[in-house]
Amino acid sequence: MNFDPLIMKPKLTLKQIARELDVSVSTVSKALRDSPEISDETRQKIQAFAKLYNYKPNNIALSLKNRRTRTIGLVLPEIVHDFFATVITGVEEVANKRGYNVLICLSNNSFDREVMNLEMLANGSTDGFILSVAKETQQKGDYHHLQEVISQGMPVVMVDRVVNEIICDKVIIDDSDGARDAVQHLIDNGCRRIAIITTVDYISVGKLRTEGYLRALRGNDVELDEDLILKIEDVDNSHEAISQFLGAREIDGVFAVNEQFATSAVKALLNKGLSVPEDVLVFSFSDGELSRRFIPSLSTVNQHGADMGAKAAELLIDRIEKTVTDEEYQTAIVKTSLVERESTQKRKKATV
Amino acid sequence: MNFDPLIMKPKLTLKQIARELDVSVSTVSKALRDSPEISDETRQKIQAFAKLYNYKPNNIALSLKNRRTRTIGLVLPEIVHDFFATVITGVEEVANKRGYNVLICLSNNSFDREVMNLEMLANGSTDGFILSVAKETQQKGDYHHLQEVISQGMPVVMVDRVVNEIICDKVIIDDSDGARDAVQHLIDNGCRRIAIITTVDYISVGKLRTEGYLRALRGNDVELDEDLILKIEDVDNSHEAISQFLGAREIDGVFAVNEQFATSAVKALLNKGLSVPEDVLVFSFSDGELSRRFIPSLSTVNQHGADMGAKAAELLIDRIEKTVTDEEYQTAIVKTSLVERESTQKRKKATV
DNA sequence: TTGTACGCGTTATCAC
DNA sequence: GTGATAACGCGTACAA
Repeated sequence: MNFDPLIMKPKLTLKQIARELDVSVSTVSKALRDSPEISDETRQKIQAFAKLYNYKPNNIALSLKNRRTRTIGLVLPEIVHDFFATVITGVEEVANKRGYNVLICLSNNSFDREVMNLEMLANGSTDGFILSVAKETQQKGDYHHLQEVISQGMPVVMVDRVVNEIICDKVIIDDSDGARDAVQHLIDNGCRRIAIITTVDYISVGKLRTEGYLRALRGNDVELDEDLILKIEDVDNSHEAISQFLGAREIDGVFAVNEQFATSAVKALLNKGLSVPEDVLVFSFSDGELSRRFIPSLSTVNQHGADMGAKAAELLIDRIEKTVTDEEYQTAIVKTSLVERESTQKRKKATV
Repeated sequence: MNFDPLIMKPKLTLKQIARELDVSVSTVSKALRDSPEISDETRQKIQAFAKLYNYKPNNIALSLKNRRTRTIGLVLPEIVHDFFATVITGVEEVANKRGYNVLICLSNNSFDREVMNLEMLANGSTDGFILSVAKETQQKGDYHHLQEVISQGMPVVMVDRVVNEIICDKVIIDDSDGARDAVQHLIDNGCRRIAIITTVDYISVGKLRTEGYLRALRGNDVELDEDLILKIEDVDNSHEAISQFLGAREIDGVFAVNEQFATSAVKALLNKGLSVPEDVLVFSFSDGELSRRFIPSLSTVNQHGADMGAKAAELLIDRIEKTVTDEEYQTAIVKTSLVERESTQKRKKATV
């Protein structure tokens, strides 16, 4: 046992300070908040004591009293994708700037986990939350848990993987336009037989990116060959599927809807004896470390994840603090931008 | 305005249920907790009502009453590294399994942010936290904020980037051994002039990995050439430094302490006209998506981030729940393992 | 200038 | 079997 305050000083409460200095709790409270009601002498005595023992008000008590936690929730399907990691960064930055904590929950793309996450967050732990819907949830199409918390008056902002049926603030990117621009870029650089490696259609963003691909082909009178469309169901074992797919087809361009698919594609093309970008141009989606550092570095559609996260946090906190005068729900669209790198810059073939 | 409960049902409290059913608050509380004191009739009536309107107890009130939040904090220096992302996954999984939420704060490697984060987490929001120290904090060597919260009785577990001066539970990997094994592997495969690309020494893990490199050289009577050691200060602009360094030296092996350095090294070697692994073998540290998908895929020392996070969460929650009978603080060492990939598998040179 | 009383939502204890 | 009361820590309206 050691009572030396430098060694062991348990958390202080107002009550303890009051007892120690022989005043009432409310006097301490007022003194610490610089109330003019309290005499200079008392105030200074109390403040000095509080500082010495490093008094900090208890957040939980404040939350209960004020009926607000100054905490926002963030529910993500996964995190080992650079994209979601950057979303966290954006959310966290804005939240902290505006005095909020961020409570992160991972659904691991599981519907049940997502339901549990929402229940937790809605039980008073947070003032509202940001959600990117789990894959399984999009597949099931069951959104009652979302409807539930929203009907309880909890502000919700959906980001990236959104659900049209649910009415709330949303932050998305122009997936379709971004994809169209990328494919347009391939066409402009001479590609005519462009394969797309995408996800199954129930993933909202995969579907939209496929649409963009189709639009680009149509807009340039490039013939659509259904055989050049690969829709991946199982992302974890996608490499083999991509390898077979590309091995059996004559193409001069690839558009992949994420970095994983793009790198698999490059590898498959190399194995086939082709060069990127000399023989085949490759465009990726979702700008992360992988695209930047890959050899050849990958041209990508930048999703600006941090911007999306930041925007989502702004929308949410505005909603929480009711500074949104207009009651209408917003759908903010963050513009993508193309980042051109080596994988689409044709070098002179002869000199290689 | 719409009072249809299916459209809008604000959160219920015990008090509201009590008023609605004309009983007392304590009766409601007991009925919902299946207390035998309450008659079947009353109990069923109350439970039915609570279920219909989806009553859930308020977490904040429970936290205040029980003096425990069932929330743990996680303070990380950055997140766009696969390693820390996997740590989050591990922490989150264990925490959820044991009924805890995870509050994530990013220090962005800033000392000030870290201090703020700790203050927030220590003000009642969490029952304890896991911390990986910010770069700037290690540089300053100022740990009073950590000492502070620990002396308040808040359980703390440090992970990966730990501080020896602070006494608490820790989870680290055998950085030095992992590095030694990697370099040993290079030596076993014929390398004699092995460069190391590492961080400045105030980063604890960088220093340890450098030690492992030195031990491997000594253990094999490979001459140490100080000129083959590159210590990076500014990670963001490391590529240029690495390029110059490798460009000017004759080497047959590279050991890099992270994926970023390793990929920069490969690129620099290619630019120099060398092949990996034909001319130079490259071993990396920290097994992430980048290493797996890079071409050539990179041999790495796997840090098992998810395991480290899981272990840290176990230690922390044990400490919180006082199931640790032994009062001694533990330092758990998660073993690294070598993952051998293309970057160190010498193919027959002639056939290339 | 200081202290008392109340309420945030919950549960435990005790009285009826 | 049910209800009133106190307590968790805080802030504030109001009373002294």
